Order: sequence, then C-alpha cells, then structure tokens
Amino acid sequence: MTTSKSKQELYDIAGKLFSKKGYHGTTIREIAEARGILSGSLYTHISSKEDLLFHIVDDGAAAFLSALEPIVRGQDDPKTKLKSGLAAHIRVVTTQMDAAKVFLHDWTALGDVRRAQIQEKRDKYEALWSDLLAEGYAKGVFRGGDPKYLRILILSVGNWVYEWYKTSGELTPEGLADEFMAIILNGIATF
Amino acid sequence: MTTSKSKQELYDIAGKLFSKKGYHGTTIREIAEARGILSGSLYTHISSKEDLLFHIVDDGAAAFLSALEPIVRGQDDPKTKLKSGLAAHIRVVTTQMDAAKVFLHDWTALGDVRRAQIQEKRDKYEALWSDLLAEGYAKGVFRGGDPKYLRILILSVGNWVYEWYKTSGELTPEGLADEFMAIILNGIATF
DNA sequence: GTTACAAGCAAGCGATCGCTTGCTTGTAAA
DNA sequence: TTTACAAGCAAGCGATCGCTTGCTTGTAAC
Repeated sequence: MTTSKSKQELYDIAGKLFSKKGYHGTTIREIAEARGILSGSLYTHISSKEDLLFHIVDDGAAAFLSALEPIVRGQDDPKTKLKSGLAAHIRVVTTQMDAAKVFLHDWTALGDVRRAQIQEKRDKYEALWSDLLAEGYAKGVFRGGDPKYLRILILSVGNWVYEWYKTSGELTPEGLADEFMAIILNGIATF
Repeated sequence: MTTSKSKQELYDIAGKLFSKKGYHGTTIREIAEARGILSGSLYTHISSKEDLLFHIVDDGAAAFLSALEPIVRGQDDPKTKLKSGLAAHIRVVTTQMDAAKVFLHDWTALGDVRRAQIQEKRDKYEALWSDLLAEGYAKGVFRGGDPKYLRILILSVGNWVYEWYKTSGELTPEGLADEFMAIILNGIATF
C-alpha cells in the first residue's frame, strides 16, 4: 500500500464511524473532530466525503480478494482449500471489523461509477469461491448440496461474522472456521 | 394488526425507501413524495421520522417471533422443527424483503429506549432457536457441531437471504430451506 | 343546513449538512 | 536567512434537513 500513514489513519477513523453509525449517519464534522481538526481542514486530505467511503470499501474488496486468490490458485486438496478459504475470509472480517462492515454494509451508498467498480470486485470474489467449490465436486471430494447454495451458505456465514463477533474472548478465525467446517463437511444428523 | 390500511401503506412506502437507501439516507420529503403528499402533511400520521422506523422494525421483530414460536413449542421431531423453522425464517425475509432488511440493517439507528426494546425481541428470537437446537441434541437427533455455532450458522444463512434473493425465478422459501438443510444435516464430504 | 374533523396545502422555521475561501503557522530544504 | 509548502484555522456559503404553524377542503354524521 502506498497510502501514507496519516491518510491510513484518517481512513481508520472514518471507517470506525461509518461502521458504527453508517455512512449517511456520520457527518464530516464528526470525522474531523475524531481526528482532532476542524471540518474544513479535512479537505486538505480528501476531495469529498464519498472519497473516504470509496477508499475504505475498495481496500476491503482488495483484502478479501488477495486473501482468497492464492488459496484457490494453489495446489492443496479441495477440502483444505475450503477450510483455508473460510478461515481467510473470517480473518479479514475479524481483523478489520470496521472496514469489513462498511464494505458489506455501506458500499451501496457510492455513486454509480464507483459502485459499479466495487460490484465488479464482488463478482470476482464470488467467482473465486465458485471455482473452489467446483473443483471439489469435480474431484469427487464433495457430494450432495447444490454448489450455488453451498456457496451462498458459506459466504452468508462468513459475512455475518461482523454482526456478532466480539474481539475479546472469542475463537480465532481458524477456530471459527473449524467449527463451521465440521458442520458443513459432516452434517449434524444422526443416522 | 390494528394498524389502519392507510397507515400500513405509509409503513410500506417508508420501508421500501429505508431498505433501498438506508434510514439516514432517506428524507422525509422523499417519503412524502412517494405517498403523493407534501412533507409537512406526513405529520398528520406520524409524530417523527423515527416513529416510522420503529414501527417497521417492531413489526419485523413480531413477524419473526410469531413465525418461529409455534414451531418451537410444537410437537414435531427436532429435525422437522429445524427444517420448518428455517423455512419460516426465510419466508418472513422473502415475503417482506423491505421490512426484513430494515429490521436487520437499520434498527441500530433507533434511539436508546426503542433500540433496547428491539434488542430484547432479538434476544428472545435467538433464545427460541437455542431451545430448538438444544432439544435436538438432547434427544440424540443431532450430533457434532457446537450448538452455539450451529445456531450462528443457521441464522447467518437465514438473515443473509435479503442480500441476494430475487423475487422472480427463485426457489420458494421451503425449497431454499431444503437446499440448506441438505447441507446442514448430511454435510458435503465424501467418506 | 350545520357541525365536526380528518387530511392535506403553503410557507417557512432553526439547525445542520458538505464544502469553499482567504489566511496563518510550523518545518525543512536551499 | 530565505523560500516553499503541507497542514490547519476561522468564517461562512448555499442547500437541505426534520419539523411546525395557520389555514383550506372534502366528507359524513346529525
């Protein structure tokens, strides 16, 4: 990342507020106050409020993509890829809760052009997951379950993490992925 | 529901806009325009913008609770209860997409008192699910999988439906519940 | 025919919104 | 010592926010 330290600090501050109160529920004056400057001074660093949103959301998209891509393109067996992929997704969410929530929650507040850019990256991420699962079915490692709804189930579980995860006293991303994988791989029914 | 027809129509209109643009992203003038009156005239029917939000969110909470409660308190076997419960949840989301999205998305914009009221109903709903799952484990119908994370997985899948469900050409709530249940009960791993 | 009231209009209130402008200041290179 | 510039302040712009007020109108009961 070529983003300077103070710029990143500003994104963190804005992300924290957007995450807590939503993009439209956060004012430029609140962001400036959290930064310790006046609202007008913010415009030395940004050109608009939407700029802040876009950078946060775009960084979030990049984090998800760069975490999953090497796993899908790698050589592990599908079961390992599935577990690693879910753990990677959960790690992105839990280690950047604010940015992840803004990415998942507020990206629709972007204008048409920038929202389309993010939509593209979301589609790309979804396609990576489809590839991962398709490989598992093709190699006979997975059976049953419609691939489409399996993908939806996995991403639902991964995305919803930001709604309930508390940073203290909780399982690690890998631990959480293990819990969910146990259910997804083996099911819960007795025979 | 004792809500008059025209009041409910207003909630529907507001719910649609809140769902699309968020609570803070929707203005009282937009709601009035969608209703075909001037913004000031809205206050013949409501006492504040937050009133609209609260009614929508509170109705949403009631819909989820009243759908799940008879299932949990009923006499079906746990496996049937689980499938019915998930189908009921998905039916609430898919038949009232706007209200469900506002309930899940924008309820935190409520003031302290009313947000606490909704939090209570959310906790109650979650407890119903815990009861349902606990019965399955107690009767030996479910095995493996931490009950806590099983509940989180189920609610994640059910809640995230509003993010991707399209009303046309999609499976019914029961069909979707079948798809997800096949994965959750039997898993996807080959042996 | 009168009364009563729900429903809406027209106008605009004070507050706050995102953002701009003109100016000052601290700092570091030349 | 001078120069240059990034960073921030002070003030306030026009627009829009949620909401209020005083008034009109359609309708239905008596």
